[in-house]
Amino acid sequence: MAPQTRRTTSFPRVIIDNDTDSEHSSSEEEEEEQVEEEEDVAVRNNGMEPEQSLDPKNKGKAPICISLKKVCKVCKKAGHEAGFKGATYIDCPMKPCFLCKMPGHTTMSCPHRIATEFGVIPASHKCSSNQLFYVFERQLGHTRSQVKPVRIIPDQVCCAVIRYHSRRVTTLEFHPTNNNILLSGDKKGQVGVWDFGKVYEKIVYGNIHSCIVNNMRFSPANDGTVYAASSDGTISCTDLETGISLSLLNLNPDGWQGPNSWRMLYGMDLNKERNAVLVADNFGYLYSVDIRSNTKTGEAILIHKRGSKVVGLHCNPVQPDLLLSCGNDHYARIWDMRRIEARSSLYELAHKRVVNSAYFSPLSGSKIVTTSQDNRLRVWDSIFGNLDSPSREIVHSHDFNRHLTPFRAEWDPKDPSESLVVIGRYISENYNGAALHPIDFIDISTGQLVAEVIDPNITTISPVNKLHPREDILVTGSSRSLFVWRPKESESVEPKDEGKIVVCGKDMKRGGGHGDESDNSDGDTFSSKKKNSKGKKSNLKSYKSINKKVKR
DNA sequence: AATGCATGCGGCC
DNA sequence: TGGCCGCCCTGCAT
Repeated sequence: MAPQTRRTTSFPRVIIDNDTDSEHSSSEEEEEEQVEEEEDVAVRNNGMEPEQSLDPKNKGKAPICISLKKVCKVCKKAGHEAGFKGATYIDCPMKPCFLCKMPGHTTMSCPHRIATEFGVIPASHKCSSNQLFYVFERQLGHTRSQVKPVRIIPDQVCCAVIRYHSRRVTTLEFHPTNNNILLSGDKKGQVGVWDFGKVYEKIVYGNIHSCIVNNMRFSPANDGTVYAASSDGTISCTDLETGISLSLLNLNPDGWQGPNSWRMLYGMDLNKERNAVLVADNFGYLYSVDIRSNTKTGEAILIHKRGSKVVGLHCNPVQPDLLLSCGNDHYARIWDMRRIEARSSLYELAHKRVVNSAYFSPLSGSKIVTTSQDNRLRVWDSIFGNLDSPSREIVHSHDFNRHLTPFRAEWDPKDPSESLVVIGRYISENYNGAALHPIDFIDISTGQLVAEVIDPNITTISPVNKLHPREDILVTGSSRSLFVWRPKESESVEPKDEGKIVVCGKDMKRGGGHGDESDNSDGDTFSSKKKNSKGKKSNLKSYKSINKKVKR
């Protein structure tokens, strides 16, 4: 097509702004070659002839000028570039630091990245000595150890289910008594039950929820029963053996009436003493359901800003009537369930942005760690101390884009000193040429990064992580796959199943129970002990190397 | 390989 | 207050 033809069309005039070392334009042929060669061609407006902008079909837009400058993808300005150079991401210097959000530097030179104690901001004042504190210390202080144990970090993938779910994993939960059973929920509403000790033993229930499973908890009375809260607005109660499920609460009995009325359930926890399931919705309300009668108790209570999502609920492990909530209104709040009503919170813990999670410490229940979208973990060393400001803020990359499950820092339930948390990292790091997203173990008493765990085969971001309540095991939900990590020397996998990777087919709707090695019904299965069949090519690349890695 | 899409949240008007 | 626009490291399907 001749250039003249293009200029007579109604499209904005296209001008090639050749910004090579020489200021002069080259011939049109050369320009076209350069257009093909250039990777980054920016389109920007510049002031042009008035008759162009008067053209009604241009709708007042100035003609488009195609610049051949190397242009920043982030701020669209010339002179620098942002984006991946190999496996290293170069920040745009015009934007605040992607890690700590402060202007004046980039992630690479961020003081929080360089600091030995990875990004700790000390509290402006520390005052943790009121009367309650001393009473607490005398009564409960012994439940946590002041001596930090030797950290055993599960840092080797020992088995995995690739593409187990049909959508990304959103929540994980360990079985309360059976050490090898892992529950997983996904964005589509499916609930998976996986015996990772036997690797092939897996079931996916697809009819419990119709969209995101946000939280799951085992029944304290019966460990074959699990409760789940979902964005479909229901709490389910499922028998894991049969998959038979009943709905304890349905906030959308009239079905879909548009996005303004559709209620979704996010935060959920159990209050054992009250035999209650507590859930909170996307409009700021808390609900309580009695699990003996399966009926709602009382009215919904507004616990966060009206219309804002409550994403997390946690009952204190020592005093279950103490409830911790967090939400999109930038607050975490502590409540007393014995006298809870709107605006009656005991404390409000302010954050700069959305709070993804807030948890009491697992043993003494006296510490709090929160994860906020401002890329900071906040630590309160004692709920009996001064809660006006956190004891520590730890800068850590976990602000997510809209398509990821929110990151949550989770305690190590086995750590007697209550100082170790695990959380996935959003920002990628260059590991010998591969851009990987590690899973971080952080000592919240110092802010120190204790370990960063990676596997070259996990190239996706891993926002969902959980540490085993009794064993040195980490499980990770990364995209649609699940990974089990153990410490390097651990031999606790059944020998015949060691290092097995199960790959589920993408068309899997419901897991077949006992996938032995010849069972291909819901996807190919592979292990390090047998040769790979010539299965699906796209999967092959990733699990081949996993197999190589786990073969020891 | 390139493209499109799903759809949360902050900021701006 | 509400609607609309835009988004820096997605993941997956086509």
